[in-house]
Parts: sequence; structure tokens; C-alpha cells
Amino acid sequence: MPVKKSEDFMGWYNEIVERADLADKRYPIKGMNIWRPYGWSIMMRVDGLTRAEMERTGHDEVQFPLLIPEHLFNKEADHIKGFGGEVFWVTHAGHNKLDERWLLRPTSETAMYEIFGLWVRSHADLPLRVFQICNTFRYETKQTRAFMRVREIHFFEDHSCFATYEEAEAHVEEDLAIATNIFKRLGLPVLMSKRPEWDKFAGAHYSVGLDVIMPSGRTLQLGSVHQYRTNFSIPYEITYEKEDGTHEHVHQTTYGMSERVVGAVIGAHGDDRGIVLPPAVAPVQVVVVPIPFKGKEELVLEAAQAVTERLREAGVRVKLDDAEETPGSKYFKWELKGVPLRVEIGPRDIDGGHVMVALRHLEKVKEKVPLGELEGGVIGLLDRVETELMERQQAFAEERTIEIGDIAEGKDKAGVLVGAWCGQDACATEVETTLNVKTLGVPVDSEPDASEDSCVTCGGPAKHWVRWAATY
RNA sequence: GGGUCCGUGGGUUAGUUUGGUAUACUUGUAGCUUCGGGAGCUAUAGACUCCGGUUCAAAUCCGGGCGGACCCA
Repeated sequence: MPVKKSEDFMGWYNEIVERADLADKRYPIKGMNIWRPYGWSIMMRVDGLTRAEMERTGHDEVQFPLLIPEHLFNKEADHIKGFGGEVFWVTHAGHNKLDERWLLRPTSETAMYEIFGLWVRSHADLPLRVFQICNTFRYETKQTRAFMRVREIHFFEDHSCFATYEEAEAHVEEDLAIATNIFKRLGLPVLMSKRPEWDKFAGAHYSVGLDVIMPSGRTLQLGSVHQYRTNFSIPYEITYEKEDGTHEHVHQTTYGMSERVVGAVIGAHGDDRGIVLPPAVAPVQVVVVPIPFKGKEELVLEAAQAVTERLREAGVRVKLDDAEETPGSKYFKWELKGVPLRVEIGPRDIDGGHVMVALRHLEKVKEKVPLGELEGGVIGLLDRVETELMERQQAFAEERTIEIGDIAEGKDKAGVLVGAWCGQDACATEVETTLNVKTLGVPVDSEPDASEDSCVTCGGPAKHWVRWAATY
């Protein structure tokens, strides 16, 4: 890589996205990139982790239409206010101008909830827990960035309806647990913060943001969980009949995540040699590179094929790279693409009855695995990679989490600032403007007691701890 | 929201100031040869972002669109 990650993170990121065959940014519409097969395969595996969690917790997958008629979109006032400026409109069909405009979903609340009103009639229809994985559209006017800020977004959204606020609250907790499980497989320690009032989702009662710290110290929001209470069920008339014959509005929650997860995986784990993929989402977990020598080509190739076949049968996603290239060239290529393990097999290994396994996430670390213990040895190493990636990111996050006693202490710090807050909006926004950061919110993943502390801005008695950070 | 810079084969790039023949590397393809960290030789393919203007003549100058990168709020 000509650009060093440590010197110019965004320069590095922009370049690696194309070099590693993740995305093609040459499509001629701003913010609409092409998923190349390798990148899409990673995205599909992230979705796979999500689907597995959805199935485990009893959510059903659905697909709603991409187009939303304007009158549906207009039903919830705050929602329109929040998204109105960034929707794409369809005004014509064929040669005809439409009587009513349609919009490309920026998210699917307004498409789904009209229909939820038809689906939910009695308490027996609740809870309703569905999700969809689809593309959404937002007219971004700022600088776009592959995976991190795009106009067509690969999106996951979980929409649930409950009889009571308490059940909805419990579901928020469940969604946060689901997120924790998913991000653990990706080696991403995620910060969960209750967003301040002025930054909650358009139409939400409250929002919890899921953020991860990037190498630059800025945070990237990967998803969010929202409590809507009855804010949408009232305008969309989603009601159920109780056992006593009366009707009540449902309480709703949502959980959304986007392709930014892929951006975070790349940004967090990659290095100057390329990306580094967690085994859970690596399209290729192990690449086998034969080291042929003149006169021994057949022998080496057969041994490499046998190793590949054994790993495949053991359930490992393995690729034999038997192309006509030098081994060194293959090493560079697969390191760029982040394959977690590389198995090398040459005449020396065949004689010794073992293979050499190089670990992508470390510098020049090779483990010798005897052929007799091939499957177990390789799977053990894949587990080790997953664990070590998470440990490394946790250590990084800790290092970049900076406790501040007052605003001045937060100056020129690249990371997440944590400080006590009295609860007044003005005190939090004062930090935002002085330090050029955003308020991530009150931690919900841990709840430190702030009652003994004083506000970083006004010095008054504190109510909460709050996180601030520069964001992407 | 405001500002700066940029656009030449698939990728990186020279040429633009001073208008006239477009440079190199890399990649791709075919063959020979090689292989424990990006091998070598030979042959071959491939480009001036778009629209308009100025001009005998535009990659080059002017205006605009589209796209990209960066800085500030």
C-alpha cells in the first residue's frame, strides 16, 4: 500500500476499498458504488450473522416495496421533518406525470406501518417481530465515502410491535444483546449510547446509537435501536383489541444496521498490507499456496490439493491458489484481501509431514501444523484470530476513551471523551461547539454513577456520564 | 452550509504555465522460462470526463454539467 494507514487513515481507506476488490467507485452517480463479488460476499456473511440472530430470537424476514406513496410518508410529522430533505422522488412513470409522487424508501417505517395496521387486529397478533434486508436511499449532499456514507444503502431493519411499553423496552434490551453478539464475531467492541434529545431518530421516543471507534479516533455509527412508543402507531392507526374488548395502540421498536459494518471491519482491522477479515465473514478463510519446484510440481500440487480437500470437508472456506504466479506474488495478493490464514506447502513441508500456516493479523507469524492434526489445528487458529482481533480492538478502544473533568481537558484529544453532565442541553452542546465533537449520548452498555461528579461545562451537580466524539 | 484542488488506456502518471506529433510504468492477452515474500524475455491490446465557447488548430485557454479528493462550519 502506497498510503500508510497510520499516516492518512482516510486516504488509506479510500484506496484499499478498491484495491481489495470490495467496491468499484466508478459508477457515475455520486454515492452509489458497485459491490464487487468479494465485497458483496463479505456483506452477505455479515447479513448471515444477522439472519442467524434473527432466527434465534424469533424474528421473521419480510420484503416491502421500495416505493412509498407520498401520502403514507406524510403521516408522521417528525419523520418527514427528519428525512424530507434527503429523499429521492419518483415523479414520472413512462410518459405520464404521476398524480401522486412516490419516494424511494429512506427507511421503511412509513411503508410498513400502514400494513401493520391491517396485520395487527387482536392481542393474539402480538408481538409482531419482522425484519428486512434491503436497499434504502438517502440523498446525501455531503462528501460520500464507500460503505460509510452512501446514497444507496444496504440496510437491515427490524420492526417490532408490542402490546405494552414494558414489552417494547425488553425488546430494546434484546436488540442490544443481538448487536453485541454480531459485533463480537466481527471483532468490534461497540459503544451503546442513548442519543440526546436533539439527535434522536426522526419520530423516535428515544434512540440508542451503536458506535465504534475508528483508528483516527473518530467514531462511526454502525446502527441504532429505537423506542418509538406509540409515536408511529397513532398516525398509522396500528391498534389491537384487548381481551376486554377495548382497543389500544401498539408500542414499537426498531433496530437498524447498515453496510457501514463492512466499513468498520475494514477500518478497524486493516493494516498497511491490506484488509484483515474476521474469520466469521471472510469469503476465504484459508488460502492454500503450493510452493512448486522444478521436477516436483506434481508432487507439491497433489499435496496442496489433498490439504485443500481435507479442510473443505472439515467445513473451512478454503481456496487453493494454483495460478501461474510466484508464491510471493500470491502472498501479497491474499494479504491485501485479508484472508485470515495462509497455508504454505512445499517440498520441505511434504518431507517433514506438516504445513506452515501464516496468520494475517500478525506480522510474520507462522505456525507449523502437522498433517496429522491439520483440521483441528487450522480451526483452532481461526478461533484464535477471532479472539485476538477482538482483544486488540478492545485495548484500542480503552486507549482512545478519555475521561475529562472539564471541557479544557478534552482539547486536541483524538478519541471518545467521557465526562459528567448536569443534564442541560446547553451544557452538552457547549462541549460540541468548543471541541468540534458530537454528543454520542449516555452510555447504556455500562452505567457509571455520576452523582458524586460535577458537569464538565457548568460545574453543577451531574446526572449522567456522557460520551462525545468527532464522528464520520 | 462555505471554500480549495483535481479529472489523460483497467490502475498510477508525463504533457497543460507557453494551443499543433500524447510519455512512461503497471495491468490484461499469447508464448517461453521461473517459483520458500511482488522473477525475466518476446509479442500484442488499451486513454485525453461530458456539453458549449474561443481558434486555422484544444488534453492544453474560457464557461457550465457530471464525478472525485481535501479543508472549514
